[in-house]
Amino acid sequence: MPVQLMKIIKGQSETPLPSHLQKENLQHLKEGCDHTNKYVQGVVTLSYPLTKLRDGTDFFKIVLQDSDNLFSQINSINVLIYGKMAEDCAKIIRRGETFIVAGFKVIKLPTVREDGRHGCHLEVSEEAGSAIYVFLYECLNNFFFYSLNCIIPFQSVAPKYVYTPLNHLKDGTIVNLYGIVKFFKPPYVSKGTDYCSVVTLVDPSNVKLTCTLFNGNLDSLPKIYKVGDIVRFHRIKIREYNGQMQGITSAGFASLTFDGTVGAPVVPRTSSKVYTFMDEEQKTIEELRIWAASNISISGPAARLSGVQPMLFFDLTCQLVGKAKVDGSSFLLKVWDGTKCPYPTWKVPVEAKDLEGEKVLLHQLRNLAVDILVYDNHVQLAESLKIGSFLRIYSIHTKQASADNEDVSHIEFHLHGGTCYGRGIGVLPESNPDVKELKAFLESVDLADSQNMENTCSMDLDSTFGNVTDLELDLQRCQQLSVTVLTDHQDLSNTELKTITNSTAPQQYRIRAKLRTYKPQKLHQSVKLHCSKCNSLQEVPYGDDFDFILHGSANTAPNPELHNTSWYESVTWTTQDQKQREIAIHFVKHDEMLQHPEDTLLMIEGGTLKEIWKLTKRFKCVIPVRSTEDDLELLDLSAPFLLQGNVKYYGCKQCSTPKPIKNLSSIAAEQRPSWEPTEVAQVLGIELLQYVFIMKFTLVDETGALNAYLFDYEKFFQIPASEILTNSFLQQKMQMTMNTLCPPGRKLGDLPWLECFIRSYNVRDATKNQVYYQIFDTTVAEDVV
DNA sequence: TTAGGATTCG
Repeated sequence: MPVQLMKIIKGQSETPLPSHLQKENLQHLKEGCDHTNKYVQGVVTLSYPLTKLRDGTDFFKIVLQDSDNLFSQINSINVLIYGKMAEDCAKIIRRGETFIVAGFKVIKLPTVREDGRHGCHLEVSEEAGSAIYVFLYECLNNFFFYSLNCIIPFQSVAPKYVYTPLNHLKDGTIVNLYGIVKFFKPPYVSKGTDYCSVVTLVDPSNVKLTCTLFNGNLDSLPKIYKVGDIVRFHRIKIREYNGQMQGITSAGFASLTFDGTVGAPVVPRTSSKVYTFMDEEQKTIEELRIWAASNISISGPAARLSGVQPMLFFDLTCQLVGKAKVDGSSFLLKVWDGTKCPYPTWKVPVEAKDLEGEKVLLHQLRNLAVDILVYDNHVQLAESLKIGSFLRIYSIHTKQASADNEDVSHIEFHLHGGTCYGRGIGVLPESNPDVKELKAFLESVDLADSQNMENTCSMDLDSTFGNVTDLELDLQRCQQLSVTVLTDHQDLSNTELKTITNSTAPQQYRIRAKLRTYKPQKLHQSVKLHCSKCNSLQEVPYGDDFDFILHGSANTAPNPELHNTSWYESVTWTTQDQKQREIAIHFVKHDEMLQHPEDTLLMIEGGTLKEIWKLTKRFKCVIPVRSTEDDLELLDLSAPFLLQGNVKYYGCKQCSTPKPIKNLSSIAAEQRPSWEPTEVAQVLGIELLQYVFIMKFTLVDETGALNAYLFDYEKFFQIPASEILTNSFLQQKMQMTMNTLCPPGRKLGDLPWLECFIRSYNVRDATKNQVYYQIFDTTVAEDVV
């Protein structure tokens, strides 16, 4: 039977392939060579509908990807199937299935392909004596294919488009192109009849192109949300203007926009109902993302209201909760992002009847929402915005000002007229990842708590200790509630700071004080690695160090004798770039079976930082290793010995005594292997370094001041120190917590109280004895986090 | 046609 189905059990085919057949690598396929006893194996990444040729012969085309050489430049080939075989295959073949073909004819293509596909195609038919084997169950290679390419490309049969690199553009032509957004103005109302959007692109030729796009329909302009997004333009007209090439919309202009983040799903944003998008295009996007990652300067973390500073311009992602017409040339938008601006903010006076929005919500959010006044050309767009929609407002200006009846200055938010620097308003869809994150955050905000904050935040009274007015009583009552709570020893009574600094160490105290300042102000600098055995502290290594070690270890080729043991299954391949890097992945088994990727621990040899990062997204744990003569071993301990989720786990160089890798098999044999980092570290002889926050708090009360150290794994902030470096949500949470504990721009009297336990201890060196203080058994109050 | 990147009146 020419088309045969193969059943896979435990990664093995139930019926073996004919023994005379040998596997052929894609790169060895050449027209005119003898491939009689060879077979080609791959995963079907694309299949086209069954069609009939002019002579009535059935015709079926698929694209096969060589899953053993995923990282190579050429790793896929077209297979053209004719006659009865075409009909049979069309019935059973689905993308993702493993496909083997023997008895094929290799035909060289007339032109060189630039899309990563083989320069030849395979022709297959019953008449030619071909045989096809289709695997019914995902085998190991297939499993691996899914792991690295979980994005299924769109399927479509369409004419091929030719895309022009930006350094090959000619005046007066209409072209198709790809580019990475370097600058953009979100669509705005032009002085003519259309919306206008200006977009500057760059591509790997390093040439820039500024495009001016017009359309009467807002939806027909590219949906660009940030610098770094990738666009595909079809039918854009190229003209020379002021000595430079310029793009401008022509009839039939169409665009797709993609998130430019490496690893993000490749989903086009477009208003067109019909568009072409195939696996080559997906590959282009992925390649552009990788180029952009090292060639385009990415902006820092998105600004939040809690992080605004006076006198600057910033982009804000927020939700619209109210709007009002102010006068002919300005319009008010009330927005929030769940965080609190640390400065007093202005309120634009408008008549209640002019304010559109949910009254109850507006009242609840009165301390969190801010007023943004938009001017001139932005008014028309602002008027059309729907309450509740998610916006990104670009280049908002924060202006410091004070009114006659205020002692202290407040912050005003303006969106000035004009479109300089991309100033404008964009509406984000709910599917946008930033909106999803924002929504989740907004839902977590306790509105009752934010209302309690109003007295402490919107007033700025000159309250010195002991000088009490009615208003101040109010304020102090509000501040009686400490922003920290004690987790033990509640029976202890408070001690004044002066008493503590006048006493000998060691002792323990309960204190009530205010946080005047803290270090480091850049919170990410507070994260260190701590060894509980030798008590040493070290900086968290940069990714570059890891990359360097990986490069070094890639020089050691995987030792084939160490592959496929009783407790792991191995896959290897060689990259087809100049380096010919050999990569091996060892999937640790449980009960002689491969686990689901999300439960699987794997070891990798020869991988790059990017490949390892990609694997951690899909698999439970990744351990980078290298081969020795008789076992796998861990890399240098300057590199993480284990990667799990976003966290890199390191071992202490002084205290670790690495043990054989095969000790991992004892965990694999457990009933439900959990692969806890502590357990993995233990069997591998690694002394696990713990992520810890180290901060210096300057605490004051009516009697004096002292510096106390905070040494916290998780308890104080209720944020695991291990996760903060890779989680912007947690960074945000920590910044908000610190803004609550020590609100910027506030006088001492208006700072909140902190209740803490501190212990004093002596540190002696050759010349003197110094007393230090450390905070313990204290946590940030629940309503603060 | 409009805009053709390159911050701020309010």
